[in-house]
Amino acid sequence: MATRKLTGKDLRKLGFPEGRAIGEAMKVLEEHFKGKSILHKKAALKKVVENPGLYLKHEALGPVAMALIIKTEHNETLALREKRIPYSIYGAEGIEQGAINQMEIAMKLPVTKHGALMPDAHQGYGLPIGGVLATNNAVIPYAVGVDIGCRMCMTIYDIPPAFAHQSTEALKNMLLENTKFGQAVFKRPKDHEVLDRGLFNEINILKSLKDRAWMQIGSSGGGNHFVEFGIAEILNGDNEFNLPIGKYLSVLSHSGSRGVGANIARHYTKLAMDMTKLPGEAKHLAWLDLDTEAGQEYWLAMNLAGDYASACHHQIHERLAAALGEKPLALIENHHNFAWKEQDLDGNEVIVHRKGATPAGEGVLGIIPGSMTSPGFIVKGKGNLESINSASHGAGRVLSRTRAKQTLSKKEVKKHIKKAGVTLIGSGLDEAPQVYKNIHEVMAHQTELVEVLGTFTPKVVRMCGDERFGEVD
DNA sequence: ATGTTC
Repeated sequence: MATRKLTGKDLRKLGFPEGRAIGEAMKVLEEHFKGKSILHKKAALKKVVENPGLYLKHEALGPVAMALIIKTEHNETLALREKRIPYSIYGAEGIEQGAINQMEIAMKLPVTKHGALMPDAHQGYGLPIGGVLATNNAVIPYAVGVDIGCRMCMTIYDIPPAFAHQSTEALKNMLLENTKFGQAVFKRPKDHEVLDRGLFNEINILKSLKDRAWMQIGSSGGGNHFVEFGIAEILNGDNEFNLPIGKYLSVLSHSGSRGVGANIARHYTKLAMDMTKLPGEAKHLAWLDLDTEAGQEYWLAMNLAGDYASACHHQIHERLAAALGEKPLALIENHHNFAWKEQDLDGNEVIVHRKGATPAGEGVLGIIPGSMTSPGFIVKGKGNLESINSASHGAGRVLSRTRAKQTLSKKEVKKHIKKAGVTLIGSGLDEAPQVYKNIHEVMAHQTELVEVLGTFTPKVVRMCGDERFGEVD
């Protein structure tokens, strides 16, 4: 008997519209139609999609019928503002037109109050990466980003920089033994308080993600995620950690909320696009009103994903600190894909979305990475409201992943990395240092936004390699 | 970003 799973594509063929009904149908198939033939499943779903009204009270298919009906009643398209609200751009000459176009659309949303574009900005989905958007009582899942709570974390150790040069092999092994990328996960994941949160049992989408959260905790993802040893140089002795000016062996990590955040983002983006119909060019900027149940749920789930991302970083650093046999002198951490409740110039509460942007409120510490062959920066925010208390989250891409694979040569990239004195595990051409803007130029565009307290120079870097194809150990 | 199409 054919028992293959029905796909979203199959459901669309049956006449399912884009949106929540497809997800509901998938759930119902899992729960009530297990083992039934594909023909049987299709026939049942076809009847519902043709006449949802008859199935509203149906024990199994009721939720599907409900989603189909809500869908057809919420089709009113909201208009954008005629004129966009003005916003600030930092380093406009280095920002691609596509990112500026996206920001201009975001500034026309009826819920938008303020915006700013950071110097590392480039085109994304909905809001550009490097876009900051303050709204009135509305949260936009795609202005938070797919990797909710993605962040940087650095720990600084009382170990002289010479150790990195003398013990490169040892550091490489520490990364191999204590970090997991892509599909790979730890055999025995470490427990963490965040896994015990009641919320995992209170929101449907989170119930289905609890096992994944447990399995993936302490791991890093793919793409631009990394864990690296390097040298932090503290340039200012007047710092929060009482660290004397000097150089220290340090660990820097970049990663997010893994499958948990990705699935939360996907679920609520769809819900938002269902509930808030916007003209085509703005459709990905659909928001959830914070006074609705869906908005409240997303807010809670987003915060949980943020805490989960933080927990992953902390475990990464705990493992490496143990491998080094040291306790960190300092830990610096900041999100760059998230939304916060903050106050604007007029003292009103706004929802500030930072999609690939570093919080830079007055005195707020953060890390802005460069590339694996150029320094990152430890920064302190200046609280500039023109930028909505934000700064760039890195150098930003100049080459798309596709362009990078087309134009760069493996040999050339390897040579460049070797010449910089960097040891690399994993990575691909799409993450070569050459795909990033010059970080020094990017920093020069944001001197009004952040003060530089120190630098970080990568020495031994690990990124996702072949693990994305399924190696698990 | 992502068991990269629910």
